[in-house]
Amino acid sequence: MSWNLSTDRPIYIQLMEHIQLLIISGYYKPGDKLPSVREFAAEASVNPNTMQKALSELERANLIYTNRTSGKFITEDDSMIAVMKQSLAKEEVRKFLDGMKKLGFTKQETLDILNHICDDNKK
Amino acid sequence: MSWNLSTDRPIYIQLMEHIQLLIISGYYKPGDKLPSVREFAAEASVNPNTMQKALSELERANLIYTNRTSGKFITEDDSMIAVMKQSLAKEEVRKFLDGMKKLGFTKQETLDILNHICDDNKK
Amino acid sequence: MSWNLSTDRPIYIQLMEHIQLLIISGYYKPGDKLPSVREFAAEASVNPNTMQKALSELERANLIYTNRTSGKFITEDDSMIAVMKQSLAKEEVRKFLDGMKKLGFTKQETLDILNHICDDNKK
Amino acid sequence: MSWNLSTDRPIYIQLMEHIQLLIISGYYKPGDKLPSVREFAAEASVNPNTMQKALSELERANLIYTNRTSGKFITEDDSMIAVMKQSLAKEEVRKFLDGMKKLGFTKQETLDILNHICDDNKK
DNA sequence: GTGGTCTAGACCACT
DNA sequence: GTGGTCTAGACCACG
Repeated sequence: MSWNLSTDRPIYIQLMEHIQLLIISGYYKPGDKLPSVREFAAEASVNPNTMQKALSELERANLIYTNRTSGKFITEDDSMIAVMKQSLAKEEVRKFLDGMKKLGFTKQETLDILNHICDDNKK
Repeated sequence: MSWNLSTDRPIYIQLMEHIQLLIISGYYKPGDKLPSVREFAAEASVNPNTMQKALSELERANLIYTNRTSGKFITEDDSMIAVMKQSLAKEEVRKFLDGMKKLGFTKQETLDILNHICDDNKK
Repeated sequence: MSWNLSTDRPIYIQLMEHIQLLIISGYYKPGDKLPSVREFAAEASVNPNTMQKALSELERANLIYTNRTSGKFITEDDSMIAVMKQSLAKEEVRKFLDGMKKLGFTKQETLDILNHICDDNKK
Repeated sequence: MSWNLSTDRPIYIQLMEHIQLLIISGYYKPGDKLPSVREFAAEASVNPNTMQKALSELERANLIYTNRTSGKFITEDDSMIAVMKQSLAKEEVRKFLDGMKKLGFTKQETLDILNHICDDNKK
């Protein structure tokens, strides 16, 4: 699990995004305990306060919850996770179609290209 | 036409990318004359030297050519442009599939989502 | 009957207030016998000495009296209790009006709001 | 303007509440510029980071907004402020009625007491 | 050991 | 000068 933090955007944002991915992709399952803030921070080579801020934001988004004395956990509400996953996927698609449009491809052409690629892989 | 230059990457790279888009998307057609370096630089609020560097790079890639007396022109070899377009599209697709994979979607699922969206739009 | 003691103020003060409430609200009636200090302390999960101090204070305020052989009793002078009740109510009102004033409400406006609420409840 | 911070609750929460009061009571009007974070922090004898956290929370609640280079301002949406004022007033009323109920007063009795007080003041 | 809060001091980008 | 972010290091409450 590499964190790949770049300096040109707030680190806590990048931490959030990275942990979101870990949750959404299923690396952490609903109800799982997260590493402690300090551990997590050490793992990402980041100050505990920064990690704390990232996790607070995720808590505000209801992706994780805190049991004050025993740690932080992934939400057990998997619909919450599904919603977030959909939302991120939508954003990914939007960016993609936008990029292709700038290149001069219509939605249909973009779709054809993608279908073509997948057909190739099947062979 | 907004240039939207950010400070966190070399300016001339961003200029290149932007002009590439203008060519590939058809804003500039094969054989079209480009604005003068000075003009172009002014338009992008950029030092002429920087613009010059960007255009030189594009020339090295055979996307534009210089006629010493009359200025710079888009290549007339549209296959050159098509190749570049394919290459950028491929990159765009790669990034997209990669992003979706990180979210936990298989290629097939990603394809289904995209097809679904396009079906929606047809309605 | 939960005691809800917090650690940030002297325990015996909190005990006093709580017992005052029990008396004033009529949970204990004039002349009622109180539980023994030991019992009372156990009930509140508190050191008997602390409870003893609380009860002594209440005795000084003439809310309870001690019959050396048979225990502690609520005062039979219900005017005493009424006075205390008035005094606490006054404090409650003062705090309320003060809070509303800080929010920018005049006394009249505060009164209107309260009347309005009670009218709602009657419906 | 005294800040009266106590140590038994998070300072940033108390700062929030205090500034809320300044806004709701009309000390700061919609559109007013707030002191800079550092100034405000000095005024409250608090670390700038702590003040920053308090102000961030108020921004999240849409009571203030930030103009990155020129400072922080009270929202111009006075309905936002009105909503907050109602909400705080409601809480104040709830606490008051609750306290009076614990003292053994019914809502009607509480109301009568309050009306009585105001009549006194009119004399 | 857990999370939460606070301070002190620094650096950055923007204008 | 503005706000925003980050680090280092500390203390607290809870169990």
